[in-house]
Amino acid sequence: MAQLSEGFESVRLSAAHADTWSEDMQDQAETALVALRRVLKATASNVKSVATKTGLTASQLLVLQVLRTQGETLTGDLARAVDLKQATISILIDKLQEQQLVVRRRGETDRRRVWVRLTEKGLTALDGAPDLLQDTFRTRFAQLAEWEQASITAALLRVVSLLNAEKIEASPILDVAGVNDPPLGNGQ
Amino acid sequence: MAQLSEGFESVRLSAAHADTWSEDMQDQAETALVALRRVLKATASNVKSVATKTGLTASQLLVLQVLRTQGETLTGDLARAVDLKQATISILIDKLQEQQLVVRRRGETDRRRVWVRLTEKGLTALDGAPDLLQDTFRTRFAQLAEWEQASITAALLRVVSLLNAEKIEASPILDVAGVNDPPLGNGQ
DNA sequence: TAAATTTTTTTTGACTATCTATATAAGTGC
DNA sequence: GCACTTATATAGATAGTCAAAAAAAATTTA
Repeated sequence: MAQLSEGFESVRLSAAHADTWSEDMQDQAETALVALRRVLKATASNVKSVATKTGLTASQLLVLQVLRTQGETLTGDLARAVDLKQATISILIDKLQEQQLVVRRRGETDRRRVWVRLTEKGLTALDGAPDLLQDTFRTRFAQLAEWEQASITAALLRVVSLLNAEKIEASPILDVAGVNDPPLGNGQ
Repeated sequence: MAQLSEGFESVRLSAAHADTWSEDMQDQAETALVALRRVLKATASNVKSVATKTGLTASQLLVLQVLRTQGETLTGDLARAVDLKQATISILIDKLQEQQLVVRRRGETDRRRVWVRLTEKGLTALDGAPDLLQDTFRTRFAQLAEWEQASITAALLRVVSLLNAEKIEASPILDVAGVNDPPLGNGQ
């Protein structure tokens, strides 16, 4: 999939202009955008490398990660969580099921619904796919002075608020849990 | 494509845990990762919306943006810049050329090489694809106090250095220009 | 209860992006 | 000229995605 996830290509090469622009008010914004751009690049290439390393595609990996975080999940909620259509998820789950990384289970009270959950094999596959980027980030972040951690966190949150404007506010991955039926356990 | 370009899915829902974890050293890192995650989500969905808005795919848009930034570029350098194989770029350029958004031109001293550049139509297509995310970012960033701009920029640069570790350091988009032949003008 | 409607998932068919491997063409060194 | 390398293009295969339709079950309405 690999959708590329770039969004800041049109940033001017502020580094090249730095000497002439140094005092320009806009310079700061451009520098920030270039930095953002690099963050994006780093994460995108990280996703790619983890994906090829595990033999999974990025979407598949994404779905597995959501399942690990949320436990058993409805296919529809999965689709929302990773921003794909249900048709796509359905096929994607087929593939994952063929590899026995997940299992489907029909809902009992409502037999239209289909719950998906990780298998042991799926869990180990995920463990075998350490997210290097995330790990290095955590490791290095932990080594910073506390005030710097705080300042970076604050800045990132600020950036989120700058970006979010009208858009987004969906961010379903972080708040899908507990939508309808008991998501964990064997209930419903 | 959709390649989704996420990289931080496995982040725990630190918001949900915040009350119990508040003093935990790791909490800060998790919060930072969640924030990063949201930045990624925002930019990814932005790319998608801009792409569908213009009828171009994300990769195509990306290539056009690189061309706008760098001027005439070799197909191989394009491939490196957007992290696709040459074969893929070749086909991608075919499509863009069909729509008359770019033109190919054979190198004159080295006739193996193929230069690609934006047409007028390509340029207007790009102008018609305003990057809302980037614009809102710039606008809102500009409204911040100067000290805050500085602190955000510094934090972002710090994040880049945290992420970059061994990896990356390629970041070709920002330094491909002027590799071999005169990239601009009609030289060689 | 029967019929119509809605919800949830799957299937189907088409299209596109991407990759690997191979081919073509042009340059370089001997 | 010959082997080798470099730059791009083509071919074939795989996979991801979507829209539309089908299927199955629940809900509403009459």
